[in-house]
Amino acid sequence: MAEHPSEQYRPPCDRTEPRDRTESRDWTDGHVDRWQPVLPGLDPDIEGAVTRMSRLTRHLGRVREQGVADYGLHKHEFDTLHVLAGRGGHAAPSDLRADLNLAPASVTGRLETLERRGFVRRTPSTEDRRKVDIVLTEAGRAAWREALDVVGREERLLLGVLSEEERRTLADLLRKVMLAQEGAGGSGGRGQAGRVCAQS
Amino acid sequence: MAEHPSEQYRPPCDRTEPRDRTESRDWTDGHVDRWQPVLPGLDPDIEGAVTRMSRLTRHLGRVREQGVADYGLHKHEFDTLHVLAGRGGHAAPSDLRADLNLAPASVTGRLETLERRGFVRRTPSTEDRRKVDIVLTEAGRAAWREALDVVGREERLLLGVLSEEERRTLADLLRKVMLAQEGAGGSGGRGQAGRVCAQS
DNA sequence: GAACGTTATTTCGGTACCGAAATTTTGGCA
DNA sequence: TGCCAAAATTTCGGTACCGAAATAACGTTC
Repeated sequence: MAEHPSEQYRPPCDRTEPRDRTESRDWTDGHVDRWQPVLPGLDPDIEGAVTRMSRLTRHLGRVREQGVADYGLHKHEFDTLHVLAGRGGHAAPSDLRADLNLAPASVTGRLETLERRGFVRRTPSTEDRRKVDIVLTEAGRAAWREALDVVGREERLLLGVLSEEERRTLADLLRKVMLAQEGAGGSGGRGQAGRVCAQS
Repeated sequence: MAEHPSEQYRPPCDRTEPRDRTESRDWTDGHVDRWQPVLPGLDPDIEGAVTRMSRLTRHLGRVREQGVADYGLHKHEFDTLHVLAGRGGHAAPSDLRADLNLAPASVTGRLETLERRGFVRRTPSTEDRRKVDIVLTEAGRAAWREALDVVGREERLLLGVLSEEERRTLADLLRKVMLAQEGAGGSGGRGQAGRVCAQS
């Protein structure tokens, strides 16, 4: 479960034991407590970890949306430019489809608006006439570069509360989980290929 | 940055050093490597942690969508029922708005279809005639209950590769991060209240 | 007790996305 | 050469969502 979407509800919280040393409790602790009576089988650490990752990801998404707005971009526009920049400034729509994990139709839509705004150019490929070359224009690269700092800043700010070693531990634990997920050709999700989702 | 959306692209990976003991490398390691030359300032652990959380959350969202489909539900329908169930089976639309972090208009839309399917009932509140009482019907509760197991299973499966202690460490580290985020009335994101986002 | 700011919900207009089908081009393979 | 499955992209129809404005009811203040 993991609360999925949610952000600010703060319900009655009738706890009893202190749970964890001197550390204080975050929203998720309360969340887990509330569900405990309804679903007794719940492991607080699993549920807690999943919930926090979800909320954190959500938070960062929001920050990106907001921070990037100051430069006249939307989150998805920025994401698209970002991927394009990461590929050296040019790619095929199918590359973007894969990197952004979108339906092909959505890529067309994104490119439509980006091209209108002059951030990318679309030229038919010479070598394979089915393909299209997407190139990042100077304006596009500039917009990306400007917005980039804002986006990275929050990540550093957020993870900065951990020590260097703690960050490393966190990254390592998560890698372990990911390796299992990537290895198991998708225990629950039909391979790991690109269907579904959005919402960034 | 953190790769945001993405899932399956596996690009040329010209690495050099082995990075991490005997552990093998996941998708994210490659991702970080690819970005290193473009953005030299990048901290691999920060970027790695953020990216992995994003991908993991995404994966679980997909699993939920897929698993829950076997019971004739969509992810957002399940999420809505889930929140409703967590509140004992009845709530006001504004409660759902808060828990699900949606725009008010979206709640109306969700309730529309859920009511059509007979999973919730909408009755005008007696005490405050502005309000509406949303109640989970028996059919709704049944659908939720059935889908619930599938959803929890993948979380246990995924996090199960960690030892009990590792899970605890993970949850604790994440709590530390969340506490900072929750405390700092939203360093980058205008309070922590409900604007924006979607995409699960 | 009438005017007014506030709260709860819905309606409206518009965007992004998805799945499926269509279109064009390619690369075998007989 | 001629046919055909596969690949790259776009078009089409439909859904979920959002922001802003509308509607309705509350509560408070003068």
